[in-house]
Amino acid sequence: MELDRGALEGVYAALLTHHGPQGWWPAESDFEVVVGAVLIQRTAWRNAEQGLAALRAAGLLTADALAASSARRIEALVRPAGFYRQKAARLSAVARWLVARGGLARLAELADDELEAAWLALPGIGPETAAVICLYAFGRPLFVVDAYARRTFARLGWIGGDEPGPTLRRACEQALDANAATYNEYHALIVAHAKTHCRPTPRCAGCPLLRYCAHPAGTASR
DNA sequence: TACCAGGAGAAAA
DNA sequence: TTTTCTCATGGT
Repeated sequence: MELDRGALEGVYAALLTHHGPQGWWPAESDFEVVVGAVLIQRTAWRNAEQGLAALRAAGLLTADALAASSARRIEALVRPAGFYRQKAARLSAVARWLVARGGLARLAELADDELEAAWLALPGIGPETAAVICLYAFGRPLFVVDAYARRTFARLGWIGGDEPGPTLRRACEQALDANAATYNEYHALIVAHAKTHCRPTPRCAGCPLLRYCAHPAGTASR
């Protein structure tokens, strides 16, 4: 599949004008980005944030502290984020792996592909989570394709919506320059936009992306 | 009560 | 290879 460079750049500009810079990722450290990327899996940010706040209050937002903590304790703290047993196990595994690997700084020595592959090899770290970590914690140019991006592009009529994530990501990265700062802002803007516009209604009145919509008169499906 | 919200992995078809 | 199911909470 192929995406139009001009349209992608136009949507980016329109979103930036409309919503302003988002300053993502909302975290106080790179390790917190990693933890947040796991906690956000299949839940709303509000719930993930509660888990993050609990871990912070418990002093567990460092790899060393989290690796040394018991699974039970982590489970109790991240419970508001849902799937708490899975997420606690994943966070524990990630923390222990990071300690063994010498921390985030040592991982930063890896090339983009190696870094992504390293994260993907971990249990519970799939394509989206790995992309978020590589982009927001390491500043690597990986375009994040998540449910919001898929929905946004589908509503614009650019894609069907059921394309495999890697296919959609490749299309975005082929159409855009490999620029981590742009990818960072683009994903954040898509999330901001999806939360304020283009809800599942017949028409997206006032939507800044109307001119890029392939549907007649801005009518959007889904 | 039912559905939805920024996934991933295992099992089944 | 693709589809289905499971994991769980909180808000609407």
